[in-house]
Amino acid sequence: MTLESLYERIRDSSLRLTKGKLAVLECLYHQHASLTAQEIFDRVSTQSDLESLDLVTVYRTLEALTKIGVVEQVEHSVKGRKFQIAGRSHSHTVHCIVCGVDVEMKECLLESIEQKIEAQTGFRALRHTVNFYGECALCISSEHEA
Amino acid sequence: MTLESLYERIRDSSLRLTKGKLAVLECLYHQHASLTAQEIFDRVSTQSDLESLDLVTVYRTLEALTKIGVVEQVEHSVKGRKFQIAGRSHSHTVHCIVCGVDVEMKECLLESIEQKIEAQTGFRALRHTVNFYGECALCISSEHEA
DNA sequence: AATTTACTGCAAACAAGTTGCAATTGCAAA
DNA sequence: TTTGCAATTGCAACTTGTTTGCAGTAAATT
Ligand SMILES: [Mn+2]
Ligand SMILES: [Mn+2]
Ligand SMILES: [Zn+2]
Ligand SMILES: [Zn+2]
Repeated sequence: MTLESLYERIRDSSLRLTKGKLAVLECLYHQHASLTAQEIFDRVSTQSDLESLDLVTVYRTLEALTKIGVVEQVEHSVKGRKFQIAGRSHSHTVHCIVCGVDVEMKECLLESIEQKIEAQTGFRALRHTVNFYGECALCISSEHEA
Repeated sequence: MTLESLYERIRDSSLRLTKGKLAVLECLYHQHASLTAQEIFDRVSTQSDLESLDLVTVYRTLEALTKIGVVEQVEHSVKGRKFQIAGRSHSHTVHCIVCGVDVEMKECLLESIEQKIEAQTGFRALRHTVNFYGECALCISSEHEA
């Protein structure tokens, strides 16, 4: 999925391709993981050549882009709402409740479950957000030392 | 898991078995699903014989009970943070993004994935929260009518 | 009963996200 | 290219959910 194809989808909607949208979109596109609105705001504010883009505008931009399906939202149990380019292949992280590290998994692993849900409930076009918690290998071993 | 056994775990901790804790705990215990702090507050306020229990106290009680592992928290993508008795067998719901209905699954289905995560990352004692979204069977069929 | 320490209510502070409004700007038709 | 309008913006104010400070109250333990 190219950045240009995302611009196209914006032009095809009633949305306008403004500097703000370009900055937010580019920021998310070049980011592999998801970001909070605040994180996007911070990056756009410093990295971009834009003098300033209000945090409110970032929220409104993300909402508009979500509405046309270019962006999607996930809930991170610690960081709250996060945003990412929609439809990309994804995986999930495991969060250590002791040291706070987030470890990324190789792949999503939930597709098979979604198939069962479709069969069991008749739901279609399923999506999901997941949070896994536990104690990471490092924290387990330092526990034994103490 | 009996209610009395939960009281015991509270007595064994540094916590005190107050009217407030009893009310919150009983409310959660007799509830099969999870509840938001506000929902717990509402139920305790009306149902219980307690004249009043401040919402702040409900939050502090839930935090304390979470800390000793009697209560656990899950993120509902629509309703926000919810609370439930920890360690009960559980399942998950699928949320229809069209009509908003929540359909309960028969079982959790994620244990097998947690085993893979343990093997892949060395994490232990995994827990999870999940949100599944899609379009429910009813909304799909009414779409065809229109 | 006296002591200790957790708990409570109330007010205030916070954080994330939303809304109203007037001024600005993208875009496309003329 | 100019014009007109709907989309967009910044700013301030607001809402909702949650947390904190503090002074008084109430469990447990002796
Ligand atoms: Mn996934
Ligand atoms: Mn589960
Ligand atoms: Zn760790
Ligand atoms: Zn539905």
